[in-house]
Amino acid sequence: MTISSTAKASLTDLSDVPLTFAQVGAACSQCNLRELCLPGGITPEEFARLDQLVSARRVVRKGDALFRHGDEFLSIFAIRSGTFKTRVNTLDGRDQVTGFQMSGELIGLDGIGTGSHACDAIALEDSEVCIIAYARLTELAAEVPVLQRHFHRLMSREIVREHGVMLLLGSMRAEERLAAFLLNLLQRMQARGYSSKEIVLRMTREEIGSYLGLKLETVSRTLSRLADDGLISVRQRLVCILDQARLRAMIENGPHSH
Amino acid sequence: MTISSTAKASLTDLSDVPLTFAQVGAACSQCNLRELCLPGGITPEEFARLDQLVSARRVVRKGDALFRHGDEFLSIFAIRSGTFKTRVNTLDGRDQVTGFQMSGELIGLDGIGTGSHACDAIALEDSEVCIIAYARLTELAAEVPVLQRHFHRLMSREIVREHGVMLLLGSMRAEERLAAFLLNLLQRMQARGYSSKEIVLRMTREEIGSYLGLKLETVSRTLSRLADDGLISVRQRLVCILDQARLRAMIENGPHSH
DNA sequence: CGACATTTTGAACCTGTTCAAAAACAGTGG
DNA sequence: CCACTGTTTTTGAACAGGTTCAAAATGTCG
Repeated sequence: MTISSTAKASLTDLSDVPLTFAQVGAACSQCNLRELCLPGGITPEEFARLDQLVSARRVVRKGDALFRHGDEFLSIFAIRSGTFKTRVNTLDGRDQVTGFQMSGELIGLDGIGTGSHACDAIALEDSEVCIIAYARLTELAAEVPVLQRHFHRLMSREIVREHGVMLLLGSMRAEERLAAFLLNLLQRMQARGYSSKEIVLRMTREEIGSYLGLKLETVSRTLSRLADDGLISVRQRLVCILDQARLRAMIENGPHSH
Repeated sequence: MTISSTAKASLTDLSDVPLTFAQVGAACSQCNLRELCLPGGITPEEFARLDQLVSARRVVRKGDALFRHGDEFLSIFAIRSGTFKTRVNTLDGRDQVTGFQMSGELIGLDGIGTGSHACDAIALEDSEVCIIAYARLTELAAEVPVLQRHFHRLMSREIVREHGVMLLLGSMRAEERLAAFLLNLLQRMQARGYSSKEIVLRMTREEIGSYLGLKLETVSRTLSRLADDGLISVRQRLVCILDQARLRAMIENGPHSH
């Protein structure tokens, strides 16, 4: 369904063949997502070098994997358009969504540790990513200190983000988890210029549930309850944040106050 | 109680005054934990430069903080002896233990992202850490590629470790969480040469519970049940792994099979 | 030894799960 | 454009695992 028009326009058929940098023609310095991917306050000279970071692009169709658990790690990916989920899965049927990533965010950092990816990255809608060869990244980082710092910061933030998820999974009740989830999505949408209070969920209730440590029925029921209480409105994948303050209070006032 | 004799011996009173490298006298190249902290397969020349990494050491007494949420980030710490917990906490009383760290492991990576620490690191017993100034680390990493790679690997592994915790918190039952927790501790003890099946828990039931997303009573009850079933024996903080295979099966055979 | 913290255990309770069925929706092909 | 099939979502009712509150037992440290 909802097809990212950028992705659709840039190529029609050859989903799996990465486009080279030359073919694509556009550089990071032109990208309107650059303040999300690249360090701030860099000189024009540094800018020119950083343009060499992205070697190619790749389109990933809805439902397809950008990479899978066990795949050799060669590159990190910056999302140009679309949405992904990452998930870990075990031999037995267990799996856990570890995050949802949107444009301007990086995927693939998990692979550095062992040289092969530790999770799956699946496109939730037709998407396009910039391919950043890790070998190239390390070369450039050694020469451009600001890039090195920036990359460290990104990894560190991912660690801190996961701390937040652990807090959520370890200490919040279903209502609070959903509130935190929705507020987080809203904040990230707003950081991308979508200032409205509307969120279009790109993932199913089951995927939300996996991420939040809840069953899909609980997600559905809890959303309904939040809607009954006038905090949000829900019509299928479209969620409106009606009372942001009260949603926030819900997670800031702690486990009490039901 | 149980005092790490190394820590006790190396100084007696000046807990908070870091010892400089010169005072300490011992370098990474002499440290028996080096294969845990440093990259493998490095040349003697590289070795010499990496010895400059640790600028000083510091003793942290049981219960004291190595750093706290909000503290300025300047250094990463390598644990030389002892055990720490890291925890995030919110304005309301919520807190969540995000990990337990033992000798040879790094703490403080969370601070790189924002320049100030995002969690507390508390010593669970008298401990000693090596102080690695981040500024120095970045300098050296830019010059010594193998160090840069190694550092990236460490951060990436931390991300992957947290994925595992998310899986645990999001999809496992109490018994499985405890089994996974104990097996993880055992494996890390064994990697440090403690080949016995005995584990001395350095943390309280409440801290275990916080880490595993359970109440302390549930931790206690679940340990008792595992003991009744003959999988482990529990005497206070001393846990013996009696049937490692069955413990492992418990988490590998998935949510079925109660 | 005595004060305090930690751990164990019990019983009632509650939140979220499970199983089940209906409703809403999306994509396909006539 | 509409009927048809399969997927996603909602809602209900019974159930279960973990929590809560409480008290006793065990350990720890000065």
